[in-house]
Amino acid sequence: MPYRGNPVTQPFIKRLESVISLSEIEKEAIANLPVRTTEIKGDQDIVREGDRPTRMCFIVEGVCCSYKIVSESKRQIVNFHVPGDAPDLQSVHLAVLDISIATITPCRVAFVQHEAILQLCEQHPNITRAFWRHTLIDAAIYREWMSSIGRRPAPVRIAHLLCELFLRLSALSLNESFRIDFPITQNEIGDALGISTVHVNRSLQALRRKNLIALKDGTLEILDWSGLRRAGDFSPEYLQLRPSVPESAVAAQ
Amino acid sequence: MPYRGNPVTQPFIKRLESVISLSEIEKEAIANLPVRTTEIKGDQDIVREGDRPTRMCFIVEGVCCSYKIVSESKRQIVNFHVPGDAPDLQSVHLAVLDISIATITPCRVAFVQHEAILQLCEQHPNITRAFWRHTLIDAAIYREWMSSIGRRPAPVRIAHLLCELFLRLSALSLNESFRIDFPITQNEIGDALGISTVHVNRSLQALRRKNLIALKDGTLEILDWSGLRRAGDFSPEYLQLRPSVPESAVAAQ
DNA sequence: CGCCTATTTGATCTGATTCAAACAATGTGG
DNA sequence: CCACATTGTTTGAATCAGATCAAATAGGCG
Repeated sequence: MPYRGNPVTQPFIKRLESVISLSEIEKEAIANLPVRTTEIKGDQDIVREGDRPTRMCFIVEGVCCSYKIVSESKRQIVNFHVPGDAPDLQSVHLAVLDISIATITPCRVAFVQHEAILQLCEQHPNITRAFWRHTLIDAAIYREWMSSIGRRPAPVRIAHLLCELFLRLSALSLNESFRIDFPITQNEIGDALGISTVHVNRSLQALRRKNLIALKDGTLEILDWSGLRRAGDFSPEYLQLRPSVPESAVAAQ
Repeated sequence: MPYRGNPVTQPFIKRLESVISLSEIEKEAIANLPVRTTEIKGDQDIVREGDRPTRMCFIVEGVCCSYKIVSESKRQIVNFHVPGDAPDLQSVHLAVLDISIATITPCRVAFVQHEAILQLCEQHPNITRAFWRHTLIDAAIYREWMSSIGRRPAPVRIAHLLCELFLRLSALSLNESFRIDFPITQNEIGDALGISTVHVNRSLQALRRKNLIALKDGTLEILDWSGLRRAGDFSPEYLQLRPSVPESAVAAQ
């Protein structure tokens, strides 16, 4: 059975292919990883800060985030994760987790023992390279987030995040519309950007008033992509998207 | 000539050994890398955002930072670098640099062609693993910085950064004192933490008033390590320090 | 229908910015 | 070795972006 036949590993392979090109043999090796799939409800921790996991996971379906708890009450979301992402890839090489990972929507998650990943890497140096590059891209995203949180005013920050999430979420679907499912709450946006929920709400209203977006009932529509980009001081290079995502959206000035 | 004989690569090797253990053969291979060393004055860009370098660098002597320019005027420092660090390791796998790297003090910097690094990785899978792990640790540091910038009030942020920098800087020197050279200006602290210089100044005064630190004329003295840790909500795990740094400082409650 | 969660609104307060100017330290050339 | 320039630190005052508190409204769903 060819690797395409494994619907569990398929998003993960697609994601890695957006990082580096893979041979058929390499894809097959990934597809044959011994995985264990689970359904998880929304708003549930998958792993917790301080854990010493023996396996890593990747997301098959749904949206998650990773976060840290700061001063025992505030939460900082450090990343959102979509199908194909491996949010705790780091655990393969770092013994103790420094983040918790939680589902936002109900998710299907696949687990793989570290053992199996390490073997895979040993047998396929190009896959190691893919993982390393994946980590490098994550780091670039973190740098951009730091810049946003540290130096951009709240409304700009929000526009910037919406741009990023639009690209990352729409890369998954087949159609090229400017309307996507958007399951992230205003509270979560605030936790990701270091802004209070109230202020997120008011800033979103400003973006709506400028006719840049429509956001309602879990659906985000980009009414004016280039306007939103300008409002968010956004340029997508840091995401290192290879041409498999809506060209139009990435290229459009 | 044994690898110790190469004073240029020595800090880099020491740094990698803090990431993963290396065999004599591996260390020798690194020591034999074809490098090109340069002296660079303080406050000088080494590489710039947007560059497509064909070589990477590591720091032999001095302190640098990497930064991004946000909205064409504000600066976000995303990391500080000390001898042994490879601030643009990423360039080996990501074509376009998303950060600029600048010296803070005058520096001695060594350059290595990507070519040579890639060869090294091919021949020594364990070195690839070291680089990957290095990148993972950097990412963990970024996550901690994001949490700080996003969720901690300015005085806490500053105390936190001082703790981190103290550990990273004192890991280099031989003696285990609580007094270190500290060449970073208040303006740079502000750019790293997303705070105005004026506010950095006032927050530092608060830390002095509490008898936690003495900072003057480029020298930082930690007067009360556990107090500063508490003030900065700091725990060092995210730095993934292996026991080669002042045990006392890391362990001390 | 009633519960729960998410969004919205209003009012008030404050941490942090900005602007402007003084002061201190370091280094440079005459 | 001192005058001067430069860079970093400190102080004060005015202002503002964003937080906090509190309560109302609106959706979704068992």
